Amino acid sequence: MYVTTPSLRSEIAPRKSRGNALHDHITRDVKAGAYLFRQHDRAERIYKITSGVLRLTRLTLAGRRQVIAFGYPGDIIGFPSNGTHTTDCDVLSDAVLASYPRRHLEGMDGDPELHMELLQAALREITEMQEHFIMLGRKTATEKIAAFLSVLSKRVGQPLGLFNQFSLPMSRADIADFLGLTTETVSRSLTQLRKGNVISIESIHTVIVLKPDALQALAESCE
Amino acid sequence: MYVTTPSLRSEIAPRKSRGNALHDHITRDVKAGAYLFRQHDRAERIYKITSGVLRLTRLTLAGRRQVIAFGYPGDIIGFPSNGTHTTDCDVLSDAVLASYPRRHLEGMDGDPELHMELLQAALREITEMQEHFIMLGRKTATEKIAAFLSVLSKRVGQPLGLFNQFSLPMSRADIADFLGLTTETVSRSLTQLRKGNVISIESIHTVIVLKPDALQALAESCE
DNA sequence: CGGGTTCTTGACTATCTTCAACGAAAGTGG
DNA sequence: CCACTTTCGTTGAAGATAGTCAAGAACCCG
Repeated sequence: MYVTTPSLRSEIAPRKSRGNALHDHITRDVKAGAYLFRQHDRAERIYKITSGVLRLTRLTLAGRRQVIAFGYPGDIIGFPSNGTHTTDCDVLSDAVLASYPRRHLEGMDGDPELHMELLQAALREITEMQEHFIMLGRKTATEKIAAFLSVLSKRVGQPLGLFNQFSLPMSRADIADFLGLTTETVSRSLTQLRKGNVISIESIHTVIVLKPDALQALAESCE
Repeated sequence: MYVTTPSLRSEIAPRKSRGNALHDHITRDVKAGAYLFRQHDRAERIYKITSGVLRLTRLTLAGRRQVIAFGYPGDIIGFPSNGTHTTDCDVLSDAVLASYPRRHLEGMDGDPELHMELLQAALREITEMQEHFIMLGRKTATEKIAAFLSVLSKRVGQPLGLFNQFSLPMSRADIADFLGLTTETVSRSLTQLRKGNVISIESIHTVIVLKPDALQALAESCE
């Protein structure tokens, strides 16, 4: 997941696949903390997230860690470059994944339908990354945080009375490394939103959106 | 072009295409200032840049402009999302382009070889965007500028005695909108590099790298 | 319960942005 | 071709924002 306005997401509901290669997948349960793959690993498979949250990171030459994206249900991750993975990927909260052999994306010998689906996912990925650039481009810390929370709220939030609740399985440091901030600034921005009664922090990893419009307005003020 | 360490770029030298669909292209000359396509346009074709420099931008809801990328020779641009272009694209310096119908990327009825080439270009695009995230993630203004110049120097620089020279066809505002800075900060950072004798600014749109190692060191200090 | 990690908050500093002015370059029309 | 106008780039000063350093609080895990 990039911080984007939710875009048209191709429907990847389970299909009544009758003998087609959408059956050529392996379902996998992974526990929090496990690594799915690492940067420079040979990319054997592409993953579609059924449930759970994953984290895609890259280590920089200077040893800094950049969080590239968070993987949420519906996301397809693990697009290879020159046959290898370009990020580390580990599990933030227990996940269920479907995986497909890479040749369905890159080869012509796989299932055409699956090939097209993976290709479209790759193209959508490009669009979403572009939108994330806009986010990183220029925004105050609080605007970035507001945009981040707003997207999460829309994408994975659950109604809670009149409000909307969702969990934040990643650490403050993860959010910081994702948005180009420091943990302190993330913390301060959350506090600011909380003191403005825009959100409530139920527990460290659970947020309730009290004023979705205000959150959205903050998110868009520079978007 | 994103600000990335130059990666393995698939060879797209002109081929002795004998009747294959690499011939199914249109070569086009475009003048500086012309628009190749605009956001939300129906994406009919994918473009491969032969020469010249293009600019890919997006307008945000708040009216701000984000420069998504600069297109340099060898780059493939115009990847569609849901059949439409996701950015504006205009020409910074007169360019020659080859263009291919979209179906070669997205359809199964086009030329398989071209299909694979465009697909690989899309996957490479994802990797390069990830590397650009690292750039935007956390770096001082001067580090961003140093990284930007360093990549350009390696990619399009021409030897000039012991040094390396290249043109900077985009405005300071373009660089600012690309790196998430203001024009003033871009200007100040360039001045700083110039006063440190790392670069020389031959004319406003021409840079000479005097100390490539120092430039690289600055670029990597947070990368 | 205890120890280590994560999160929050405070004080201070560095950096970038903003506002403003000026100079240089480029485009326009006579 | 030159004068005029406009845009673009540089520089300065002041203010705002985020980073750094440090300490304490909350949380998690065994």
